[in-house]
Amino acid sequence: MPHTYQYPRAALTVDCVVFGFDGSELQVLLIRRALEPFKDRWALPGGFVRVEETLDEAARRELEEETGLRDVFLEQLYTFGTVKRDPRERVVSVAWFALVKPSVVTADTDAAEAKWFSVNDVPPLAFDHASILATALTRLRGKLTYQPVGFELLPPKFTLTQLQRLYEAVLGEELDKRNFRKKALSHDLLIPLKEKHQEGAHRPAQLFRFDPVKYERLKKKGFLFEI
Amino acid sequence: MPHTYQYPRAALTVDCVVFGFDGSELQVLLIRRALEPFKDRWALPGGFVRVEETLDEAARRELEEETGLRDVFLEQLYTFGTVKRDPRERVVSVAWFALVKPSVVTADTDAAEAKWFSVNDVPPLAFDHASILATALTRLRGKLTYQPVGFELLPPKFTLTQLQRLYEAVLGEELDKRNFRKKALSHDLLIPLKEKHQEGAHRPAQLFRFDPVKYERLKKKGFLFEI
DNA sequence: TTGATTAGTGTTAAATTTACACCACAGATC
DNA sequence: GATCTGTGGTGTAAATTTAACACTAATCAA
Repeated sequence: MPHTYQYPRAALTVDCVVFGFDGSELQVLLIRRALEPFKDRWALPGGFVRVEETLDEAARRELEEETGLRDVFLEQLYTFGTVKRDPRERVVSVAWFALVKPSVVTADTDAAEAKWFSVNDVPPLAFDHASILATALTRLRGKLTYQPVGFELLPPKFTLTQLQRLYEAVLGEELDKRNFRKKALSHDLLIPLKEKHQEGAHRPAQLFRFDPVKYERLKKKGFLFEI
Repeated sequence: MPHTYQYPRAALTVDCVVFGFDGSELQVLLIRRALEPFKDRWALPGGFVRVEETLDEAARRELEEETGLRDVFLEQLYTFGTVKRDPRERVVSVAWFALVKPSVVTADTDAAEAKWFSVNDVPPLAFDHASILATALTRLRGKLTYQPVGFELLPPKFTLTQLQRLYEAVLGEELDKRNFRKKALSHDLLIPLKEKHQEGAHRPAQLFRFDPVKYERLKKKGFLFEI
């Protein structure tokens, strides 16, 4: 059923930059395009916005359709609107960035043509997706130092070393262990568990979870989580 | 000439939150709507994106058409896409925020139905523009503390007291004069002029301009300007 | 000359940040 | 069971940054 307007209209899409963390490197989830243009190239998951859904609904729907991921941390990134960014016609894309935990990382995604790449080693991307990814990386780095978004990338139970590795992977620099632990604990956001994490022939590590009440409160009212 | 598509498409608009500073209060530029919906209500300047122009071109064009302003500092803010935000049909709006200097503030704008309002005293706004304005204010406050965007709101020559008043107006809190001056000068971005600013029956104030070279360099590479 | 008003300036204490090295505990190996 | 290997876990001192605070200077008006 065709739809007619007085003036030409841009098509509206969403694209999602999905970050994950494998314990040592920051990763991004890409899908292989099945159709032209850029057939067989890797691209960010995304697609057209339907006229009866909001932008974040569109982002979540596309994410689930193309990667099986749902209930992820999602935040609007930037809207890309150069005229020729899609060779077919004028397409404006609202980009989002998502953070997912390892538990959900391994699920589902093998089925479709979706794959995790280290952000330090991404293949050539379709459209202007390299530029969207770069924007997302900058944003994530900025966010990390003043909001505790890092937890969105970790499993529910984690060690302080895992948390530090994550910060180091995102920021791209080494951090001092003692200072990091002092700061991480000073926010009164980490709850030590009774359990320990045993792995390898060495002292087991204390497991933590983050306090969901304080976490949500902070996430809302604009807070600081400086490392 | 009608345009036909296979699926319905949202209309795409831009809206601009234009901030100014009158020496004591932070102001926002609004226009009175001449047409339905929300006829005679105050609204953010903005309008439809043409299919052959980029988003920031659209924002600059609409800004000039509706307010006479050009060559302003403009930065993308957020894209608003709830389904019913426009009663007529689905409209997605890319919001921008602009900072303008006083020189340009008084020009032109009287002609159209455009008017400056203190951000502390805005009339009821059309559409979801109140929410867009709130988002812009939050962003401006955040930006101010780590980027020297304040200068975009000041005349080319300004006194340290004017700069401080601006920071106080935006942040909504009083700042210590000596500490403020120390920090402002420490960035090596302010150049003292030979001239002084004489106004009223008191000691004249040193005029400064900011160093455009350092300013541009900082503006690009993501810098800190903490107060 | 005095009063009113804004411009301009330094120091000290407190808080924060940075740099830095060793022992603890587990499994593996001999 | 002694020792080795590898990660977990801890405290202190110096340097830097931030915060608090009060008086003199210069101009015009009365």
